[in-house]
Amino acid sequence: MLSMEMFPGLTLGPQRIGDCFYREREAPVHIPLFPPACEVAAKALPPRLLAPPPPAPVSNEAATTTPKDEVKMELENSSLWKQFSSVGTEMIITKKGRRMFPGLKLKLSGLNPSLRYILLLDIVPVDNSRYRFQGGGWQAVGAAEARLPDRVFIHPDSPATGAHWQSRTISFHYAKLTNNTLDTQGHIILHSLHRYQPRIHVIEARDVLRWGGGQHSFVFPETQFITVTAYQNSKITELKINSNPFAKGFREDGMNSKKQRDARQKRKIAVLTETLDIVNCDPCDSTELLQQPPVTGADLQALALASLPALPETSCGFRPGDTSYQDTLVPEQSLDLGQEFMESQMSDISITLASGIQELPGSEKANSMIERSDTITESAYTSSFPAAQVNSSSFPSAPLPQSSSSFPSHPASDPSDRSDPQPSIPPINYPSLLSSSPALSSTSNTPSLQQTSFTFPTPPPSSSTSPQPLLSSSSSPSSSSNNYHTVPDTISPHTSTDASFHAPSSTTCPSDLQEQVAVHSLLTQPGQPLQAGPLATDSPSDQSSAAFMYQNIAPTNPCPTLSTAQPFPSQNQPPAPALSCSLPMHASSTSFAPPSVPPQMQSLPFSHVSPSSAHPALHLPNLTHQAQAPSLAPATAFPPSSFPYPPSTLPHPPFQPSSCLGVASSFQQSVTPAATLPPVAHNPCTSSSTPSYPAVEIGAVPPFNPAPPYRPEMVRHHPSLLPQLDPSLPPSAPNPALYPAFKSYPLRLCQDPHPSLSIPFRHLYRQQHGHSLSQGSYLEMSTRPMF
DNA sequence: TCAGCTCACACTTTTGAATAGC
DNA sequence: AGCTATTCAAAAGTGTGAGCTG
Repeated sequence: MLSMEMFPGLTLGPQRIGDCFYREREAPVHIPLFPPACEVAAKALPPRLLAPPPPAPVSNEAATTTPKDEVKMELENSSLWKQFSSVGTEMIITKKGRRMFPGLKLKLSGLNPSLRYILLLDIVPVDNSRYRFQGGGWQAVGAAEARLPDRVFIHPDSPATGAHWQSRTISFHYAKLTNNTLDTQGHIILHSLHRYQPRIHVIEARDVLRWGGGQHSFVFPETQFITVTAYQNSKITELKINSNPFAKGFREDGMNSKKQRDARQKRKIAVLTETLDIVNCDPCDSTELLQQPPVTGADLQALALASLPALPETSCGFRPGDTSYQDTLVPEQSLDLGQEFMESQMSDISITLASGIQELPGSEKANSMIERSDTITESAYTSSFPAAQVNSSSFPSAPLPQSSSSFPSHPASDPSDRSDPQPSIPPINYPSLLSSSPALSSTSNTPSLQQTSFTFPTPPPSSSTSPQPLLSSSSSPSSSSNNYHTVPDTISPHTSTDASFHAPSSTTCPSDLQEQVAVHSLLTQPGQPLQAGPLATDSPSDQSSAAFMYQNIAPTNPCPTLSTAQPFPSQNQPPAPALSCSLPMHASSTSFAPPSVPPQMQSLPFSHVSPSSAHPALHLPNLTHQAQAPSLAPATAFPPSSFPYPPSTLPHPPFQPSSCLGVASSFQQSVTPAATLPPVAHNPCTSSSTPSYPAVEIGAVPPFNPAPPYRPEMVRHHPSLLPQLDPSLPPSAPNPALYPAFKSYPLRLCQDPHPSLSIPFRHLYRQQHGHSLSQGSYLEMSTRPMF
């Protein structure tokens, strides 16, 4: 896990402000969580300043290639996401940071159980537009604001073994979003009223310390959202309230519901009136009032309920047409009835909740809370948002292709998901990403696309099994367990064969710096706005919940300088669709013949991304694919989505092959024109988690337009660390002007989005102190491997 | 004037410490 | 003395709505 422990040196800095809280809890004995090299890496110069390491021999790596090639990711709460996306997902962002809801709950498979991996989350703009909620929908109203430094959220469990990641649901719910450009908490900084696409990156821990290590990146089109400071769409609000446990109070039966609030308001008014009366009354009367027994909450509630009918506010109606609301207005139903009353009034949600809880496996208790909410929403959605809304969803109604290849391991299908009639769901608004899905054949279909061999400058052949070159696609037959061989000798120091995590030797530091940067570069892609165009696909139906996986996305940033050198075309133009230098230039440019995005793609509406379609997660074997995406996937008709595609009046930036050393490698070979790509394979087993929307690896789909030099930051959660991580960075609050569009930014490590929680330390602390994990957000402490 | 943002508010959930019981 | 279960308080997460800002 990345944590303060990972960066011992940093912990000693006087600037550390926020870590005191954790330090107290830290285990007395230092438990190396990560190679000291990370610290160095964290302090590393901005990636753009680093020169790409010399390419390493690939031979050994190829031989040691593990099932990594077949890494698959599944969005467990896909149906929930799709419900939101069908309406047009909105995410609140605040200065202090706001969690995402729904959260990203993922299931990983295909990892080498003995190897350690780091999971990263970054959020990249989908396009270059700013949105406004008009006429019940989102409309692009102008150019996006200047890009902010991308930050990457590192899952608190990172690094953990493949067995660890595969044994539980992976949640990124601790990640927080903020619109504070000066944020020092390490939250992901986003612009309000912009559309974003979360991405998840799976990187071998050792890869972080290596240059050009392979990794897998996944994109779930249905997780696209528009950032807001206040909800614009009442449907979204309704969904959030019904789905998020923390908003339970705002439900009709909650104490913070409209009627309750109205009642409170009335009480306040009444109190004020009484006070005035008291003041005006004679002493005797006031005395009586003062002697009255204190009013209990129950009494107040009962009073409030009793008074509701008479309240004019009630008519204003939280939901005028809601019958349930009418029922609740019955004066006799005071809150004293509490449980009974609520049960009677409870919608399917409560029922679902109960059942969901029961169904929760003991091992899943850690995530019960979140999962529960998801479950609730999923099942409740139907009732709350019947066919009408569902139909309105942008999910394509076309039958979901089952990309079983991508997710063979999910036999059981979730009832809720099954209930989630993909077909019935209207085409979602997901723009380009989804649209591309058709082109994105399942890994099985387009193995080559899945993971084109990436001839990055690879690190010197390490003893460990090298992931590179990633030749195999997820569909590769090698996925058999047999492939998971634990070779202690070959495993890098960072990779533990067992759950225990051994601190890597500091000797790796020298190279680590660059390698750390490489990780950053991985994330660099994120910086680039996702453009629907490249991803456009023919059949939206195929895309919906599939994860688009692109491996080896950002192995390194070979040509940092170039990135900066490339001026952003124009403010109006989308962030450089061209492959940025930060991209694996190695693979790049030379192989990219068509610099420009196909016209049809450029015009691809955001809505085109159809979550409804069974759209496997986009699996991008590597960034190079993305670059090619434009040529690969013809932007075709996508079902209308709730996210209106921005009037792509913006000229599509011409594709700019990076001048950096591009190692086209096998990329071209692997890349198949979208037209020729086999249909996206859908996961036959619409498992409970991602049932209806089987994740599909989309090897060749380049959902994101490679923006130039823009690189994401990896930020550590501890604010105090940030300054140290990159002194070269402008104070935390870079003036927007300071961030020229798509300019490269220094690397930052973001560990815990929630400094106070200090997840990593919590684990240690609990382990040390024997505290039970009442509600492990992600994992069960009992089974969690120690690093 | 108004869209968008900030903040306080009330509620709920989560978390951790304290306490009681075995 | 050690462990487990329960209780309690504080912290944190939520949407709402008033007020502020440009």
